[in-house]
Amino acid sequence: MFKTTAIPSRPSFYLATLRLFIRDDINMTSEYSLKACVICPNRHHGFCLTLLQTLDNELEKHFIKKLQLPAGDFAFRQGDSFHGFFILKSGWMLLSRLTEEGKRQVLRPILPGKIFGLQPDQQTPTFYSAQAIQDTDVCNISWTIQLCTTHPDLAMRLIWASACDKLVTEMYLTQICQRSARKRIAFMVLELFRNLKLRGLSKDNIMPFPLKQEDIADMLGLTTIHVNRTLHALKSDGLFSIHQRELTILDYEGLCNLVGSIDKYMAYDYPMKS
Amino acid sequence: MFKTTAIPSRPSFYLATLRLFIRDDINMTSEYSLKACVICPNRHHGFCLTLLQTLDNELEKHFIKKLQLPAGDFAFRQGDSFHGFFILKSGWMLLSRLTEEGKRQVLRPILPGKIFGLQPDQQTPTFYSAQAIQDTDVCNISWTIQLCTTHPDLAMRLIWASACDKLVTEMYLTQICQRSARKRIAFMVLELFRNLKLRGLSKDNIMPFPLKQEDIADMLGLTTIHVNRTLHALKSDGLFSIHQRELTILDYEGLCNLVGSIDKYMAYDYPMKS
DNA sequence: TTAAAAAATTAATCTATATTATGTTTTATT
DNA sequence: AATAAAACATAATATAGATTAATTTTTTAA
Repeated sequence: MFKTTAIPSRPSFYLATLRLFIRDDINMTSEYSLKACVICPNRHHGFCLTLLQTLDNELEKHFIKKLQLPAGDFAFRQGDSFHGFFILKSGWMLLSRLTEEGKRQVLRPILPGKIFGLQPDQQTPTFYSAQAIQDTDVCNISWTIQLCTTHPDLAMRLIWASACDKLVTEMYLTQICQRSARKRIAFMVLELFRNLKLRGLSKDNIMPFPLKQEDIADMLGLTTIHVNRTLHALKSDGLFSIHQRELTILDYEGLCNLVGSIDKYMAYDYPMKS
Repeated sequence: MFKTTAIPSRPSFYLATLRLFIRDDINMTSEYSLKACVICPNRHHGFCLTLLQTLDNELEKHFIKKLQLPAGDFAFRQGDSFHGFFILKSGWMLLSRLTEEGKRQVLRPILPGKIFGLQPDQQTPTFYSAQAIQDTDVCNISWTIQLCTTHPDLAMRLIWASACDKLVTEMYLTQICQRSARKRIAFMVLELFRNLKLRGLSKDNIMPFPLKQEDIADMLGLTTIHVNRTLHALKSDGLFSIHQRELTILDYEGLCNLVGSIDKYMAYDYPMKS
């Protein structure tokens, strides 16, 4: 059975059921339904921005479902099949894949407002799992070919959102191939910080940081032990501190120097002008 | 100035001009124009398949341009701005990014039939360069939001193609984070072999292999020296041999054992059923 | 046809990170 | 409050792959 409160450090995959907690109340009337997007904190960015601009009752009523996932639960598991995609409304999720050797590769954390799990059809099994590492709210979009015709703006935005995600992966790939543990971690912290700031989810130099050391290790191609050592070193050097799942940046300059000039690519959600 | 025949091992980026060799003859009449796709060897796979199915004169006349790039030339360089995307018709290209430290990260090789360089607008600069490592034929597609409405199948296919590319990157990321040089190279060889076979570009166990050892190193996060050593070991173990830019697989079983079960994800162009 | 440049090869040494092992602290459960 | 389980921390040792430094072979240009 699933654990719903504790997050298992090594998610077991024997149970591939898709457990979605559907909040029926939100879909009761179309007035209220529309309101959900109109008051959503993610409405200013990325796909959600375009969604809000082109939103109509029909779309929200039939193609958008709201779900709640408690920490530790999976939106889907590696190998599951479904159609469409998800948008994270609030909380953090982790995309990861279990390898045959039983190791876990964390592909990336998902922050509020981001799309994940895009599947083209009902047959194709997913390559990775999506697990909530906090209590989360999730929107499920049933994307159909029909929507390309009726909402071309959304289609364009989806194409672009997918390209942006690829870009992040390519950035991390580059960091992992070419840089030391110290620089990889510094990059990750700055990259997350910038994207949280963009969404108003960090105050001053403090950001939520629910990642375990093991998550960081599995994400950056390091061992937990080396992450621990390196985090300790970075803290000793006064670059940042971590307390109770919150990270405080103490030396932003220093972090930037470690990472190198942070170009516009880092906030990978930059607007699409068409 | 560009070198047009030799491939510079460290591409210089001071010249960011987009030099495209437009073959005017192909676009002279719409009959001939249509024929280009109808007789293209890539028409059976991926985006090109859908393109052929939904092709009309208007589309091919105004939105598709054919280009030729000699070995060593760039389709575009890191930082260039343009709109739309490319499809490689024949030859090999390499997507790579120069880092601030002057190192090169090869993101992936592009095989015939694959999409690359998708850009959402005229303003966004590209994250990486695309360089021909053989003489190539390239198609340039001017993708517009209008095409989403008129050709929704193409839009869906574009969304899916983008997702497939992301998947490949994620697979390589996983390999790089978790496996030895030996296994990384074995994976790369099998992955390329499978995709070439899919397109009928390998005969029996022989495949074209224009990658330099330096390319492999920059792609898999290794040094040229270590790639050389590891290639030597793999050849000594009778797994494959390389002669004159051709790779012969001598022990397919052995290669698969190194890489582990090769699931369907490996041929990342799998059909989209909608 | 030769000179020059690029690519491939080999060897010796070094180091960042992995492994193995164990202990401590925090968080969750009863 | 007691117990169990995660998560975090520290130290000693081992190693895959990096670095440095040549040399040889192949390819390209003149």
